[in-house]
Amino acid sequence: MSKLLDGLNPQQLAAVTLPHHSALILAGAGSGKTRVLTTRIAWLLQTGQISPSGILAVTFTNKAAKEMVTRLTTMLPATPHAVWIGTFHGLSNRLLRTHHHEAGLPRLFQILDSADQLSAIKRMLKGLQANTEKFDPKKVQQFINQNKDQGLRGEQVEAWDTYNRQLVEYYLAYDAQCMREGVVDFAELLLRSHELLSRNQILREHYQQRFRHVLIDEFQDTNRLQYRWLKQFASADSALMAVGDDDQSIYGFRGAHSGNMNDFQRDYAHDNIIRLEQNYRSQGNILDAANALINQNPGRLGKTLWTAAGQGDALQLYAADSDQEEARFICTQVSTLHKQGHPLSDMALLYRSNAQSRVLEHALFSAGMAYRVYGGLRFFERQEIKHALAYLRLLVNPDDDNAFTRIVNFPTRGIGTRTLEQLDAQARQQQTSLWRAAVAASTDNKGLGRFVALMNALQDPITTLPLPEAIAQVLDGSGLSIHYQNEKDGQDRLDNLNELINAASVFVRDNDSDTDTASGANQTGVMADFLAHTALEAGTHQSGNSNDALQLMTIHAAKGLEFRTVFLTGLEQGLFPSELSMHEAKGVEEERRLMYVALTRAREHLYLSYAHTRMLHGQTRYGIPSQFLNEIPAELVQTIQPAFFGSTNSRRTDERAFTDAWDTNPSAAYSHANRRPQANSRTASLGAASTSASRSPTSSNSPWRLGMSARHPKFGLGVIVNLEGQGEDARVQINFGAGHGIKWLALAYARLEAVSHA
DNA sequence: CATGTCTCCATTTTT
DNA sequence: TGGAGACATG
Repeated sequence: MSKLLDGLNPQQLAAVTLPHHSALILAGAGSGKTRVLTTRIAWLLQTGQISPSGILAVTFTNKAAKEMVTRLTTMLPATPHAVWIGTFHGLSNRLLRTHHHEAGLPRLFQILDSADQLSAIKRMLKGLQANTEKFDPKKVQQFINQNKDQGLRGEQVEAWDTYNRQLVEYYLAYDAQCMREGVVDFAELLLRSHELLSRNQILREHYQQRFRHVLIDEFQDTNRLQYRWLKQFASADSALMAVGDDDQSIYGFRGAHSGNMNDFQRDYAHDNIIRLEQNYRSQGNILDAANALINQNPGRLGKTLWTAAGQGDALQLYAADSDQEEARFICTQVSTLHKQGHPLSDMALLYRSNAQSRVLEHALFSAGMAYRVYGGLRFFERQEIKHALAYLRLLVNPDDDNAFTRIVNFPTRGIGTRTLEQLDAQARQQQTSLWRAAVAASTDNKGLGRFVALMNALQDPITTLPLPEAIAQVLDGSGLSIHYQNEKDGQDRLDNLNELINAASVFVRDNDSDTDTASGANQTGVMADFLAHTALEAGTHQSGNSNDALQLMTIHAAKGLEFRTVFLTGLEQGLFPSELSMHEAKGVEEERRLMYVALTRAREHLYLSYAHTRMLHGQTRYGIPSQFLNEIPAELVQTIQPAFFGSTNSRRTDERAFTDAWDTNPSAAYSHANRRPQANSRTASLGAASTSASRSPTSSNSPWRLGMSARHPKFGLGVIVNLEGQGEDARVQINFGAGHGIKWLALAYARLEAVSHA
């Protein structure tokens, strides 16, 4: 047992061995948060304070949940199976499966992922002949989810105008449709479990007596419903441990309410707040920069990271002429570090928005550097997988109209839009599902008849064969396998379908002892559980080959990760902080937290860069450095002088190769990059090539040029981003940064002072 | 029904 | 710029 506590610092130790109290753990970046959480659980179990079934541990992501299980396994003699560890959604699913009857759900209810939900909403809107110009399906989806995340049912939503009243109507119609079809969306999983426990006293008391310890990870990311959900599981004498960091709250845009931390303090923790401020990740200068930056935010719970390690290197700042030049600089640095023995996989390029990856990829490809981009489709979201799953879903639950619509004519079997429109009308009229309507129409309609016969034939394997075999039968019987065999670029998809069978085998192996979660002992129950699993755990973003490759991702995606070296790119006002955030209340504060997250990803080396010109939305934009750069103390930063980065036009062949490879298959472009020899003799040209074409107000001899810096007596320093008109009418558009934004000024009146661009 | 053409649009994202 | 979705054509 002493071993368990070895090496914990005093604050960590205090948190791990806390008496039976509720507490708020303010866990800074890199402060050993997961370690505390898992050691706490192990401690409670080993000291016999609680039996495994008395513990509930909740996370946001499957990754975090798995990580906890893995670590617990190493700390304890045996994996305690009875501990409930999982995501909000996974645990809700488990609860609702167990009590589906009380929750008013069919035994084999299925889960809609976001894309499924959107198509369900589109169908609903179509059925009600909604004006989709006015009621954009995505907006309707947002409306529904936002309300569910607040814990509000359609009936409870207050709507003051006709537009919102209509949205509420759609919300109600959508929920009714989901119930008819026996499906629930992500938000519904939580809302319905919450309602189940809040209305059912017997169940609530059962769980409250059971869970004497409730632990929550990443508490700053919880929304209001999630907090209420948690409260349902805790009785007056349960101990809640909420672990989080208000400074790393970067998901406000999707409903996260970091104010939950303050509420938690009031509701449970009172004075039990433990700060984990010792950082085991980054060197001093990096932490000093992060601390100074985040100090600009008002209303923090407050925390200052420190390290026992040294100060380390200064932060490196690079001001590039253009986005391309920025990318080339990074390539050169990466290459240099790599040659010095720094693994590529321990370096990351971070950016604010996905679109920025393209220039970077371009340069990396040209340089023959191995890299990997996070983002994009995940395994269970791929088209062919979605098709296959739709067959399985429909076989398990014939009322799933989403699934029906997806596959009734895929692969094509001569069922046209007319037939489907008629079928839809039939189903609507008779208040039944498309499948039942199709069965009724199958004697008269040849196409539908064949489809119905096919599905009936597949019913048998589903109920009798083990999961992987059943899926194999469906892939063959449905014609999906043959379809992709005949498709010219179908091999990848075919491979994925085989991978699906594989995933099913793994699922069966991992779950065979797990009778607790099963929807039923029979094969159909196993299938239903597998389908729920595919929705709840869509798989990793394409990681592919695990070669040593440079990591590219958004800052959001980097949260929770760390790298020896981090390149933080595109630090321009309007890009980061993003233009849009600057119009939102507290928008810049969230961006600043994002910046804080970005800085604290780095262990040893942190490169910051921005570009004076950048191609954005097909236009060259002129930017000024991000305000965040000014918020980092200058003495921590070393400026790298631009020099000697290759000429722009010597790389046509490589760019061509990149584009070709990209066009055929982006992932092939990466592997191509992986295989490429480190070529590219870099012809050094003195002075970086300036790509910015100068433009001035038409046919005037005005001294003002695009990209020029100017000082205004009131607005301060800015950059000219646009010019128009001439003579008396000449106007310039200037970006003055966060304080004053972008303004049009008449040259005849504005007292502008040119600032030389040293 | 598959494919080409046009138009519009443009943070961040897990479950 | 470049991708997605709507629409038209063979």
